Amino acid sequence: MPELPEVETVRRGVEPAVTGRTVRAVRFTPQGERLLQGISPTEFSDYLIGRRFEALNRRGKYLVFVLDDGRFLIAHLRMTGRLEVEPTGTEEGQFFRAAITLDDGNELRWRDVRRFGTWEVAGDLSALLCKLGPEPLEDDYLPSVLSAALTGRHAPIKSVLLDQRRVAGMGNIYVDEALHRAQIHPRRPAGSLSEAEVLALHAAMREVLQKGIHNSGTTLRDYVNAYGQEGRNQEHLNVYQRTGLPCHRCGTGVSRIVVAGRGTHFCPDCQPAGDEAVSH
DNA sequence: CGTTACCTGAAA
DNA sequence: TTTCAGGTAACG
Repeated sequence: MPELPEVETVRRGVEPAVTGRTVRAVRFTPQGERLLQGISPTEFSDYLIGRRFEALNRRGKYLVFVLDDGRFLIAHLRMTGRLEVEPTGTEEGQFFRAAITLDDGNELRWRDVRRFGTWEVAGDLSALLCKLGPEPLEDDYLPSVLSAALTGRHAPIKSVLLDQRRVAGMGNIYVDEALHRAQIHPRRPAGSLSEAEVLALHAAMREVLQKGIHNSGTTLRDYVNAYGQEGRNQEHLNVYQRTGLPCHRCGTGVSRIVVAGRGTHFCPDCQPAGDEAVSH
């Protein structure tokens, strides 16, 4: 569900609610226990109670809570996770899995229909950092960084952009949107992009991500921000989940194919398949 | 590399 | 009933 813009929107909402707050209690529903990685619910609670949150950062699609002992709580929403700030004692609602009660009468509540989400405690971020590529919105993410990630690769450009080790934070929505904006067919071999196309793609990636954040994320079904509000970016999508509808650029019907095992939306006119892409 | 598994619910 | 879903790890 959440990609970089959604996770960043959640982070911005949750950060002021947790910074400086101390954990009073932790609880899991039976179904919620599976979100813990490598630690039992009891161990987790014993560890976290009494800890203070010092900051909330984001790396790729991960939320990184900085704790007052220098350790980190690393959370990932996967497909259907939600993280919301709500007053203790209010209705927990459907798909509630876990809560972290704070010392100000609020708690962090985790809801997750499909239960793919994860929580993990780490002493350092090395394991996380080594599986993630650069942040595409950082100032030092230059076109040359993208270019280096693409050169020599025969894999479809879409597969490379979805690979979190190449660039962190892009997912199915924003990859399709960026490729449409840059007018590049999703099956083009990554290494076949011209210098001009790499430049266009670099700009397009940053533009669609920034626009996503500006619109507080894309809500297709489950995603909401820290206070339960839906995003608005779904009103601004150009190809994603618009199969058969007219391309906002040229009016041609949007096509849907499968690339990297994911539903893929593109405009056959604006994003022509090169010879390489046609032949598998 | 692409495919499958992990889960559950909504929509076709 | 079948298909599809914003992600990622494990598999061949």
